[in-house]
This record gives sequence, structure tokens and C-alpha cells, in this order.
Amino acid sequence: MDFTEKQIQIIETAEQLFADKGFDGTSVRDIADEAGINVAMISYYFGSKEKLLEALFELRVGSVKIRVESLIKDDSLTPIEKVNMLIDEHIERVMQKPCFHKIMVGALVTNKNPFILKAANNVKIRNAEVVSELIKDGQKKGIFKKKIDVVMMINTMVGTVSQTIMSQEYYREFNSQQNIPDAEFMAVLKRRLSIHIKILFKAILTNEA
Amino acid sequence: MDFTEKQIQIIETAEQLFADKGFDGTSVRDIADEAGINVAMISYYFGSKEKLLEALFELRVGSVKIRVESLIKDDSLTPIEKVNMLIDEHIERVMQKPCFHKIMVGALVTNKNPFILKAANNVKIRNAEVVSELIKDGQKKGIFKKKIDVVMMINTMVGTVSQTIMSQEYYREFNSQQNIPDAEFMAVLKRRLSIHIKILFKAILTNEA
DNA sequence: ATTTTAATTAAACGATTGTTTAATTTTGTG
DNA sequence: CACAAAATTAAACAATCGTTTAATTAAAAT
Repeated sequence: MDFTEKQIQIIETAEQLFADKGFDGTSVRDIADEAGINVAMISYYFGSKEKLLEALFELRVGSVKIRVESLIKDDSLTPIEKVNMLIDEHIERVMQKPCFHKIMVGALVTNKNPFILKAANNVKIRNAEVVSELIKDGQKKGIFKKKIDVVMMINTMVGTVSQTIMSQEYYREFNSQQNIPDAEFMAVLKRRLSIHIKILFKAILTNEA
Repeated sequence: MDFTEKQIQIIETAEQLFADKGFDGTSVRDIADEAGINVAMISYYFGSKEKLLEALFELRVGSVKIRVESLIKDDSLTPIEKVNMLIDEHIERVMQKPCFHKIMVGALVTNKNPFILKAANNVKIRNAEVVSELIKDGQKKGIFKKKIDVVMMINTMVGTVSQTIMSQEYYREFNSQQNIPDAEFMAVLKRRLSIHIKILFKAILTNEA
């Protein structure tokens, strides 16, 4: 499905509001007011509020580049380098669309919508498969350990990023960086997240210190 | 604040429903029906739906034992042992009250209620302080590294547990353990989580492999 | 037993919810 | 321009929301 400019504008307005106040906490009139359109337009374009949420997921997870898959076959990179790229890609993706990320978490907490559950699961399954292959390759080359809990590993990556984004204000306060500008702080956060998770993964995957 | 048996019954009914359908997705009539009481009783006992949520947080985070703090001073344990106990305590706490955990995550995604934001932050600050002290002790003894990002470390613990609990069905499927009973699977999950995070923390904290 | 307090109820409150309708305006096409 | 299709509007829809009211029952106190 491809959306018109107007539809995308509505979807992105809804995205902001859903992230701010939750799906059930946002009324269609909130969205209409914020987007500067009539309430009826939401039903007109998407059918229902629920379908609008699904459209958001279609727009966001549908556009996830599978740049990763080609990356696996690249023999000029070591398995560790590939894993590191995967980590950075994930951090980048979440920090690029923090609102959608919040909605995703919120939607998974109360997993009532099967469409969204499936969409989120598909992303996860694809991730796990890519990582699995990558790990098998590293194991074959004798670089990685034999016993690795792939899902736990992914949970750590996803969970750490998620937790860091959601409690970033707290992180800011604790490290007393309230004075520096937003964009700069986000850059700091991104760099630290990257370093941190790479250390973790290296410890899980390899035998060296 | 201490609650009567009836109040606790209502709170715990609400807890289940909030976890299932979200705060905004649950109506006071849903709660009243499920608890077998009249709708008016919720306003009568708690004042409002919002206050009921706050009462839930009071009940749950108010009862968090600060058993940990005394643990720090115990000289019969090594710093690593103490950290490991902290990890297990956190896993235990989350898995003991999975519904409340879900509500907490959901409430933090849309942090509109300042009371809850404060409650959650207090828990986190206390945790961070305890961990900080613990790490300083380990550093003094020359067991831990010099540069450690405490907040990142906690984010990994909290995030990994959170992510694992929330996507446990997926974990079950991926490791093809659909046949084993619920309780047994939870025990497996708990053990794996414990081992996994302990490995991560050891890698962050110490210099050995 | 009588009075006071607390607990519980059904009903109603106005506000807001998501969605639909029917009329109107805008746009595109021949 | 004329006509058809699409877009947009205000208004109304029934349903549900959280909360309050006033009446009634149960429990406690005198």
C-alpha cells in the first residue's frame, strides 16, 4: 500500500499524538484538530481509528530497508564488524523514529491488535534469522563461541536501546548534562549506546576479554 | 497509606485489566464488573480512576523491600556476588508481578501522570545509587574496571528483563518450547535471564574473560 | 433498641467517544 | 463550460466514558 501526501500527513500527526498520549488516550478529534482537517476525513481515508494505526505500521515497518541481508554475504567484513553494523543500524532506526518506537512498545504491552502483533513479530523474526546466520558464520570461522542464546542477545540489544530512549531524561540528569542542547545530547547517547552494546556482544560472542 | 482487603481486591482486579487492555483502554465499569462491585464504589473508595492507578503504584512500589541496602555492607560477599544477587532480585521482582510491570512500562511510555513518573523515577534512582556504591566498592578493591557507565548498565538489566518478559511468547516459539507447561517455561526463562545478565555484567565490570 | 456511620445500589449526569450522513465545495475530465 | 468524481464540511448518531446523586441496606456505636 502506498499513501498520498495528505494521508502521510495525517498518519504522522497521529504518530506524534499516539506517542504522546497513547492510542486509547488520543481521540480522532485530537488528530483532526492537530492535522487541521475534519474529523470525518479519518474515516474517509482510513476507515477507522484502528485502521489508521495499522496504516502507520504499514508506513513504518514497510519501509524498513533490508540492507542488512546483503551485508551478510560481504566477505570483506569480519563477523564482528557485521554484528557491530547491525547494532548501529538498530540504534539508528530507533533514534530516527522515536515516536513510532514508543507506539510500538505501547502496542506490544497491550497486544490486542493482531495485525500489529504480527508486524512487530515479523520484524523480530527477520532480525533473529539474520543474526542467527551471522553467528553461525562466525562459529564456522572459529571466532564465536559454540553456545549462544540468540534471542537473549537480541533482547539485550532491543531492550537496552528501548530502555535508554524511554528514560533518557533520567540519564541526562544522572550524568548532569541538562545544559547541553538536545541534538548534541542525542549524539552522545547514540555513541555511548553503540559502544556499550558492542562491548556486551563481544563478551557474549567471543572468548577474549 | 494502607488499604483494606476490599480496596486491595479492587486494586488487583484493576491491575489485571490495566495490564491487559491499558489504562485508557479499561473502563471503570470493566473493573467494577470484574471485581463484582458497583461502579460507584471506585469513586467512593479511591476518588477517581486516576487515583486508583496511583493507589496501585502505592501498593506495589511502597512494598518494595530495601533488603538490598543492608546487603552492601555484608563483607562476607564479594562485589561480584553482590551484583549477581541484585540481578536475581530484579528478575524475581519483575516476574513476581508481571502485570504491574506491564502497567509500569505502559505508564512510562506516555508519562502524563507526574505521580507515577516520580514513583518510577524514585525506584530507579534508589537502584542506581545502590549499584553505584557497590561498584565503587569493587573498584576500590581493584576488582572492577575504572570507567563504568552505571546508568547504561542498569538500562541493560532492566531493558533485557523487560524485553524478555514482553516477548516471551516469541522466545518460546523460537526455542520450540510450546509443549512444556507455563510454570516450567517461566523457570527456564528466569534461569536463562539470570545467567545471561550475569555474563554481561561480568564483562562490563571486570577485566577477565 | 435506637441512633449514627459506613457501605452499596440503581439511576442519571453531562461530556466525549468513534463513526456516519447528507449537503457542499473542490478538482479533474471530456 | 458542463459534468462526474473526489474531497471536505457541519451536524447528528448512538454508545460509552468517568463521576455524582439520592435512596437504601448493613454495620457499628450508644
